[in-house]
Amino acid sequence: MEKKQQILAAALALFVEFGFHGTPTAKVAQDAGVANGTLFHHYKTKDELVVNLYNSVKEELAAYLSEITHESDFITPKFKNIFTHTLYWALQNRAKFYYIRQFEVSPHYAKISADTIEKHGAIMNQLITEGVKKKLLQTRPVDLMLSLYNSNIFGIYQYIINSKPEPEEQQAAVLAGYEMVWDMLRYKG
Amino acid sequence: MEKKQQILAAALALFVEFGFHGTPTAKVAQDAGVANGTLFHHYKTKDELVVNLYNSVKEELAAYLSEITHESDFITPKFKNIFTHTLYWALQNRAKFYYIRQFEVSPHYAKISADTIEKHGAIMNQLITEGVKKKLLQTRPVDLMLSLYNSNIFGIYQYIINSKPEPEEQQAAVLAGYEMVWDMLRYKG
Amino acid sequence: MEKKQQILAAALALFVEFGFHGTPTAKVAQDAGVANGTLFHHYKTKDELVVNLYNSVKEELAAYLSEITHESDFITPKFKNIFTHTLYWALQNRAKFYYIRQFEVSPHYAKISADTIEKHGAIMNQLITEGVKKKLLQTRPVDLMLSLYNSNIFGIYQYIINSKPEPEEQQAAVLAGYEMVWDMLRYKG
Amino acid sequence: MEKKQQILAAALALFVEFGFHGTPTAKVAQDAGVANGTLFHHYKTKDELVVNLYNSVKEELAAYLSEITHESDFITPKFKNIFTHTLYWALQNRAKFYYIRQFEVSPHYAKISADTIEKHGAIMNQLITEGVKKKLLQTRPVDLMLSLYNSNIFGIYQYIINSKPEPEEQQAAVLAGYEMVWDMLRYKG
DNA sequence: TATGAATGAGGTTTCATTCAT
DNA sequence: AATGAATGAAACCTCATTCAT
Repeated sequence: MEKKQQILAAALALFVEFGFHGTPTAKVAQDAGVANGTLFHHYKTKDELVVNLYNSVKEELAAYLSEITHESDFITPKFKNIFTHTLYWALQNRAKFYYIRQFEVSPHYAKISADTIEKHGAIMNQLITEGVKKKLLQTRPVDLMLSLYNSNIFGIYQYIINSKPEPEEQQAAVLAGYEMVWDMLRYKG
Repeated sequence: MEKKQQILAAALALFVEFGFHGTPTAKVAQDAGVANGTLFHHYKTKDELVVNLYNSVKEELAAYLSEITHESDFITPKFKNIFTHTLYWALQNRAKFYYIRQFEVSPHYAKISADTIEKHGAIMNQLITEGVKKKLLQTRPVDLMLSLYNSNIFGIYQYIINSKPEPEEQQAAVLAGYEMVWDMLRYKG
Repeated sequence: MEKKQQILAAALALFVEFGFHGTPTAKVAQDAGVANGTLFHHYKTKDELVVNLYNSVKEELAAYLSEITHESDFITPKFKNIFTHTLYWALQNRAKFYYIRQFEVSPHYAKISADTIEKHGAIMNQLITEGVKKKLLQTRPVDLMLSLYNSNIFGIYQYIINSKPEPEEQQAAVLAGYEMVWDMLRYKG
Repeated sequence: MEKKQQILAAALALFVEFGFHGTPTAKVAQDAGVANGTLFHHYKTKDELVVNLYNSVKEELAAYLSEITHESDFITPKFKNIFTHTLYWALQNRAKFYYIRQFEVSPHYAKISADTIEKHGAIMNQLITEGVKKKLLQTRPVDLMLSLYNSNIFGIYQYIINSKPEPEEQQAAVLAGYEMVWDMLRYKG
């Protein structure tokens, strides 16, 4: 079990730095401190490793978010809570967050089943659907809102990463971003 | 000159379908109708081809945008003009637009010089800077506004692509997206 | 271990016949009875193979010479012993001896460290140094004597090879050569 | 005519530094300041260039030697004259001298006709034959004497190059070398 | 005579994967 | 479960040579 974690950790670091194809499995094994064959003992193919890593990262993020939210919370604060904590998590797990992007733009993403994708987006999907119904969010297609939500998360993250401010500045930027996005999506009479 | 264009065209189609690494240079040459060596006669490296293709696509988009705008235009309509035409161009040049994303998320992007990146973003940078100064846009960091602008372009594009509507629906979606983004960035007393 | 030896043996035969560049690594692997990748598993580079082969041949000769000599031998017979046995070895290991020349004239030779070169020449260097000190050899720079020693080995070898005499003739030629060289280097009042 | 010389000069410098196979014809052309095709206009193949360069260098050396000797000279001073001037030439034309060695050890050498080889060695061959007959040189096979003569030239050259002394030291070393070699080959009662 | 774009065979090297231990 | 030598297909790239201008 230990070794699988080492492999995932090494793969994450290398994939983020050099890309999937820029990273030989031999290098992953070496950095993980295991033998070449061991990697293939745990993951039948390189693709399987790539996909497993994505799923494990996604699940980690999902677990974190479900930890800081509760079913019973009101929609408006819940939205803020999820939005800001997603960014906090991203800033503290940059490699993992970068890997998510990298993976989702790659042809590998096609191998993720529709079910899994839907499951990953379920929380926000539900939240937005409810928000629209209760007239807390604009009356627009849910998919459009969701897509904008996601791309704004990336946009703000990108901005913060590039301008590399201090931790306090980062927090301020997250809040500023939240305000803008909320203002964009909220219901206006 | 002819052959260079053929190579770029073949590379674009293949890279978008199979990814950089999923595309052998031999296949690019073959699809371009030139000999293998010809590709390397014009581009010393596969990497050089990948980067040149990116630059050529970016320049094409920039040329298109500068064609449909005029220095003298007012900021507000100019913003709308650029925003909507960027999306129209993206929808009519999907492979090229997809390639831009693919490239910018890849490690190759690190090879693009800061100068070049700034040049590519110059038009919008200038527009937003001016808009902020004239109190037509919110008083926020220009880089944040720019980052959000870009990510929203991608978000809306993604939404339209995924929900595959008819041309008219596409146009409506573009306008809806424009309204939301403008509402997000515009000055509010 | 086995396979590394097979690769070296195949490389020697081919390099001597066709030269380094006239010999594809694929041919080396094939003649060695191993897969192409196996060669690169043991030698990261073709260059590394070329250099390793040289070192291994040089060490073999050194081992042979140290086998037939003893520290305690007197200088004069020791000189004769080494001189003649070097030639005997060369005549019985023509490919290896030819390879040494081929390598030392090639640009590859520049990659051999000064330390290694000195180590290879250590036995004769010591012997000549001592011979000069004890007034058994001429009072000339040791490096000059060493250089002449080596080139005369090659000269006599070349003569024998070209005139292809019978074994007995070869032995006579070796002794004749020895006499001339010894006469050239020995102390003369 | 000019361009052929430029090509030969560039080829010499590059072949000496990188070897025949380490030097692309394209690089030769570039360094010579001519177009790629121009090289092949003057030399049908790369091999032809390699061989022509060898012949031109050999002829240059032969011309120089015949310039400083006369048919009528006595054998003993003529021998000294040729020996020392060969070394002087070598020291002042290092690249050319190095190229001769490089070429003669390579498989290319097999392409030089026996006639040409004999012609190149004719002067010394004749001199040694005559010297043996007149009991000025030892009664040994001419080929052996010739082979030793040549290898000693290389040996002394090598020594001088490696110990890099000042010009005066070089001259002294040449003379010391001459004395040793003459002492080796001369007739002794 | 000179050019340089074009060619394509062939070379070196990489790398995911297997398998005997 | 773990190893690492062995594999061989396939990738990238080189380069001598040709040819239309």
